[in-house]
Amino acid sequence: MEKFIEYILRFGNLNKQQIELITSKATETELRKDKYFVEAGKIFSQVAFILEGILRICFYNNKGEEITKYFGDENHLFANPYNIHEPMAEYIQAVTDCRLLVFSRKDWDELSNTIVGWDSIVNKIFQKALMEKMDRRSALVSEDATTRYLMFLEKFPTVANRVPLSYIASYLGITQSSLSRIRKNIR
Amino acid sequence: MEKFIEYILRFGNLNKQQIELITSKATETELRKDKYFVEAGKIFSQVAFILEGILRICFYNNKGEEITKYFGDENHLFANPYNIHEPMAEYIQAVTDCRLLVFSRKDWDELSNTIVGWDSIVNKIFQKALMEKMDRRSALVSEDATTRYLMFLEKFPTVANRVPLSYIASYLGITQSSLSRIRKNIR
DNA sequence: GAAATCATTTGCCTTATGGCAAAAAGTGTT
DNA sequence: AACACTTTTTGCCATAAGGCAAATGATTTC
Repeated sequence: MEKFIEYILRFGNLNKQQIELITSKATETELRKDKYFVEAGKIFSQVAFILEGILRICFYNNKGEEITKYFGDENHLFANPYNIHEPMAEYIQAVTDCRLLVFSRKDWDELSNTIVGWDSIVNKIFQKALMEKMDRRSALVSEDATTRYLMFLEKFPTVANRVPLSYIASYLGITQSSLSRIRKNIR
Repeated sequence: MEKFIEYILRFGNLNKQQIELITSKATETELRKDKYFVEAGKIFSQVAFILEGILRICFYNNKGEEITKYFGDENHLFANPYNIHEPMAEYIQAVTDCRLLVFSRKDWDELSNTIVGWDSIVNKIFQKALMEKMDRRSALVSEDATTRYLMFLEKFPTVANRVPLSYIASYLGITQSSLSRIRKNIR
């Protein structure tokens, strides 16, 4: 829990009272490996912070292939900041056992109405995360598969050995066997 | 200018007075083809709305190749919502002659302090744009070059015939000659 | 701890895309 | 219209990555 507060405070200041309010709204839950936190077609209105474990966002393309869009590991915030009322097009799945800090939409909105500056903090967090994801993705496009994998390793050092190959391969836009060969060549 | 107001109003309501205030802060400028709106290494603190023309965001990778990260055409808002004080890592360049509506950072912040709900509107706009870009990029990764080009055409129908081939190729992560061949095969 | 299940590696061959350079087409200038 | 200049197309060949299937290795289940 302190992890979460620490994270939040990197984006703005809060007093003790405010921190207590936030803490009181959070519920800690477990999510077992392979379980979905959110499923496509359903509404995703909660907000979750990963205390431990790895989540991924994935979807199916028109050939029915499962594509991993992004990984999130410890100390990352997952939410659907706008489009709250639209069903998700993607799945959010635990790729390892996870411990999550979850806020209901109602509580989250209450924080927004009670704590001055909360919205600004939250917006900064989401904006920053999105920018980063965007940058990663763009950088991947112009490189060959080996370089893409190396870049992935740099960005997600903790993820590489904890998730199935196929997830990483689809994230990088290569086949599982290609990735296996690339891994071998790297060492 | 009405274009801009119309665009803004899609994300929230504003009264006449507020609209007038916004309008009074905007400066219309021209940017000739190939000119940079922002250069890497400099601070980008303004906010620009494209009334006419096409901009692109591009950067150089470690091989010195120029990569187009994104295109923006008419009715799109360009800004650097956070990281206002950090120098840009990218260039923003006019790929056709452009007419832009520009706000200084000072005026933009003033709007934020004067108009209740302005921040919320602006955040929605940026968030939505970033999500969309992210989705495009992710979708591109798992497809072959031809499909990527077709997806590009769907997303940026107005861009395809107005910008150099090399820009599109680097956006798609393929070489110019490959793109040329792909185009031939499509018709 | 053997069987069953699932994930990864590997082999063989095909195919898409890249690299390089020349030709062709397009654009602007005088 | 002729020139220079830029952008796009094309040819030829090299190579990275894909497709498929079998083999190996790892994990779970009874």
